[in-house]
Amino acid sequence: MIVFGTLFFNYRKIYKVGFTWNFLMVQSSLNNIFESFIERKSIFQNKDVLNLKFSPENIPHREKEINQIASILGTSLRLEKPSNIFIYGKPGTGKSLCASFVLLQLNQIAIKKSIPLKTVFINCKLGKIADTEYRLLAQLAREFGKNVPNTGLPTSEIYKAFYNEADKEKRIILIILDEIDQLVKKCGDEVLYNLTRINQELKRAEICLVGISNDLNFLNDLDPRVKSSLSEEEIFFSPYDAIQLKDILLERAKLAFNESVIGEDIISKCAAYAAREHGDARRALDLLRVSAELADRNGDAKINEIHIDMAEEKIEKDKYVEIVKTLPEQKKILLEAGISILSEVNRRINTGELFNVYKTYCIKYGIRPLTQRRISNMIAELDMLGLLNAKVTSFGRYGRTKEISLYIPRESIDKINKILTQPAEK
DNA sequence: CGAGATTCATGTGAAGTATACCTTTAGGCTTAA
DNA sequence: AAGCCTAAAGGTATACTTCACATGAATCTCGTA
Repeated sequence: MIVFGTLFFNYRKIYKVGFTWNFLMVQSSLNNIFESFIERKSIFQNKDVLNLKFSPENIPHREKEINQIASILGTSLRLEKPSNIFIYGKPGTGKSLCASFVLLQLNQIAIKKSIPLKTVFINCKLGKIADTEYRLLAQLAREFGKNVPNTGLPTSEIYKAFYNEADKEKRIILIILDEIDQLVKKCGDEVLYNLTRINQELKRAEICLVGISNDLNFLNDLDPRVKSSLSEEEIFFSPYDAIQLKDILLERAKLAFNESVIGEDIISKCAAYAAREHGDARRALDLLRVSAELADRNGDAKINEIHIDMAEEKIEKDKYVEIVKTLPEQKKILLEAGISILSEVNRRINTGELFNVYKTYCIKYGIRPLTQRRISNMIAELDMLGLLNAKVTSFGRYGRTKEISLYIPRESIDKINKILTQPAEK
């Protein structure tokens, strides 16, 4: 208790000093910047519309899919358990958006007519709250208002907690598991098996599962029992083409910008850029948002082609920066080591080399290095994140190793290095 | 010359360990009768 | 004596380590033509 108190006191002192210093330094120049912002009319009407989290009222070119989902889940309004659904398709094809859209509508009707319906949307993405069996169940239990600890309890206990909360009253429960493939890749399909089976044990409530996956082959690796029960219905989302993307962007642009800020030709170009890859609407929206931000910051009244080109470049650079920022410390050091030798020697390196360099970096920062075994796994994880490219290759007589090369483009390296060295020095 | 054995350097799975955190429980302290 | 607080005990998940065996093609070995 006493130790904690003093620590806290010190922290406050440091914080206070730092704050006043910064404030004095920055104050005068800030005033000018702020004033220019007030004078100039913003090109945005409602910037949130371009945010990925925003859910529009209109979802163009997905009417068919939405109707499909809705007609399957609709039975829940008659208190009949809907079929489980498995939704799959490439990233940025609107899977999550459509699912949560239908969920929202269902919820509204359910509330209006006081139908006992509970909906839960959980993202199982790695590094998020629900990427293990325990964490998924804990999150579910929390959704039902039961406060459970992050660790310490047996998984069966959490399972029971969720089960009890869910079964409290007669109702239909819709659980949407986004990026379900990542969860299964990390800890197997046992969770899903349990969840699909839980219905037989529930007395009052009934659970319906909706799995969303980016991985098209995900179902094949599943336990056949889970596979058949999870995919009672399957819905495939095909990528958008350039024309569809344009419609989506037009829809959003109408809401996001003030009038005559952006021309239709510019939007077409945005759509064309994004369609070039694989019809990723997320990317198209990002492109539009970033170019608008650039234009706004530049003081330009209109968005033009140059902004889009700049945005394209910036996104390409920042894509990696964002990922790197959220990396745990050990992985940052590993990545820093990787970047340093890979930019020094112009060839692919192997696990042993990288591990040695990594160790020297650990010593430099005074951090205990992890074992090679763990590093091997981490390299694979960085590969999954698209930061490194690690391919297992055999050199016959000369052993077998991962051939590692950098996935990050040269231009982003500087930016990433800044992030990498910063926290490690503390 | 070619089939099969060998080899290397690491991949990979499983079991074990350390850490952080949770609940339960027992003992001590406080409070009120 | 009842109620509350605290610390220890007993238990778990997670991240990591240790151990042991698996991999896979270049190279070596040796029998055969």
